[in-house]
Amino acid sequence: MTENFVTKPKIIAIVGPTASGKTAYAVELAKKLNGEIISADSRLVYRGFDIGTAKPDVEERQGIKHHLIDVVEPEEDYSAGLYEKHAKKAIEDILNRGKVPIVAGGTGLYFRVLLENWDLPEFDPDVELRAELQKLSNLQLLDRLRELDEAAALEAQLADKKKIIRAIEIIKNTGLPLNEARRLKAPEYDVEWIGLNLPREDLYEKINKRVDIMVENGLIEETQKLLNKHGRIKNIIETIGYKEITAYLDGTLTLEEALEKLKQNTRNYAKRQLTWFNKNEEINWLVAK
RNA sequence: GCCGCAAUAGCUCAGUUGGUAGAGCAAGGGACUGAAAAUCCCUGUGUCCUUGGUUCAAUUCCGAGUUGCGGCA
Repeated sequence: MTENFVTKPKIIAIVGPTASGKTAYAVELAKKLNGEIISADSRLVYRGFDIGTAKPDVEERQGIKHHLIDVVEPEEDYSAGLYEKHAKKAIEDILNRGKVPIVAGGTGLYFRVLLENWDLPEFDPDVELRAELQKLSNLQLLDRLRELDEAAALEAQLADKKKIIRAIEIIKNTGLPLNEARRLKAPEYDVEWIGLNLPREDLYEKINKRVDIMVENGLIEETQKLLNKHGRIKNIIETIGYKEITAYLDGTLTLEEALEKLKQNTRNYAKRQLTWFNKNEEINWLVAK
């Protein structure tokens, strides 16, 4: 017997747009299969982001262990790379205890990296370089990228500052042009994919209602509390929910305008999430209740 | 009741000196390899309110009607 014959660990993945019912579904499945849940959500990792992110509370978790929720403070920058490491460790622990890992969430990039085949370049985010490049104009950045990686510069969108900076960061840290740095790897797990979705109109209605409920549950107070505690940091003002409520608290928007904007941003986000999941042909789509 | 003004894309509006029209927002589609709830790209046929008239040709000019908004009674 060699390791070549060892079968890959079985894992269940539950994906879908925000408000499609993933949380409840995952908990039910975990109860049935003796499983534990690993969140795949770039916002649930932050402590204090509760109401605005629809983070499952104790009652909703129903005694099922949830991993990768509340792992860092909002000041800390989390990332896909950290997620991959943390999630793999959690999966290993769960398997060692003889339980079933259930990865559930809505962050497409995290699924690609953890359970599909994207192989991230291996170096820590170069925050200093990013900050330095941030000061340059898009045109200057594109010129700089052209010198380092002509192919990437040709493909880049002038307006997409973030991606241009990232391409420069990659070639400076790895010496590789973008098309070589983007590697694929063999998936490490045997994944059963389950997709939750609703007809677009129903999904949007559910999103709108959920926003109203968040406000009833204290979204505005939570936002104020986060701002008081951490200030106007990126992770707060770039998160749907806190972003719009901050504008209301500043007086830039009326409450009505802020809520309308919040609903709309959430709807747009749900659409973007679907773009990730639609590309994965292994997903078995179920109709949510 | 009379007098003005308006009526064009889901919304707010621009425009056509007469040759059937275009912006923003919304909406739809897509991209994404350690910031991803981020960031970015693509997509505009709609009885130009209705109806007569003038004209080769009317959404555009003229008349009437309808609705809305002002003003005067």
